[in-house]
Amino acid sequence: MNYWLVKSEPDSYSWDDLFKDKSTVWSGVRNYTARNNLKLMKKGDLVFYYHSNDGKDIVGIAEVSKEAFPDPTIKDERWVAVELIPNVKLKKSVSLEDIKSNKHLSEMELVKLSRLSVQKVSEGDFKTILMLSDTVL
DNA sequence: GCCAACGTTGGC
DNA sequence: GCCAACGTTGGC
Repeated sequence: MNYWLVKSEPDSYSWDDLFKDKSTVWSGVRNYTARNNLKLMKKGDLVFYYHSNDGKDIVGIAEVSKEAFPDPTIKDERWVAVELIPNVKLKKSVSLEDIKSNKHLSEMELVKLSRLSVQKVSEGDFKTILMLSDTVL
């Protein structure tokens, strides 16, 4: 089982939208590093859902329901998409500030590679954030 | 709204 | 293959 983090601007597609839709195709990624992460996602992997710009916090956990397939929004085989479904909304959202001020999380890509939109999360970091969110899976 | 960080593009 | 120019992301 691997853990990930995806970013979305809540103005364009928020956690609540995902929850309402029951599933969504995570398409439109046009960055090779992010694309490579998408390709590594396995069904059942858990994915932190981060709101960039507005909120700047992790609000929920999604789950990979379909592994990488050609991105339906572009006619170019280089790009892929996955399908995500909502798993659980965090009891308490975990803000970027919380993460930055937690010494255990200082190595997170969210802090170090702030522009990467699909990131890998280590198991330790996943558990730490889960704890900060008061959420039990 | 600004700007730093970074990725991509294209001329040479 | 280098690098300048440009575009985008996202925190502040």
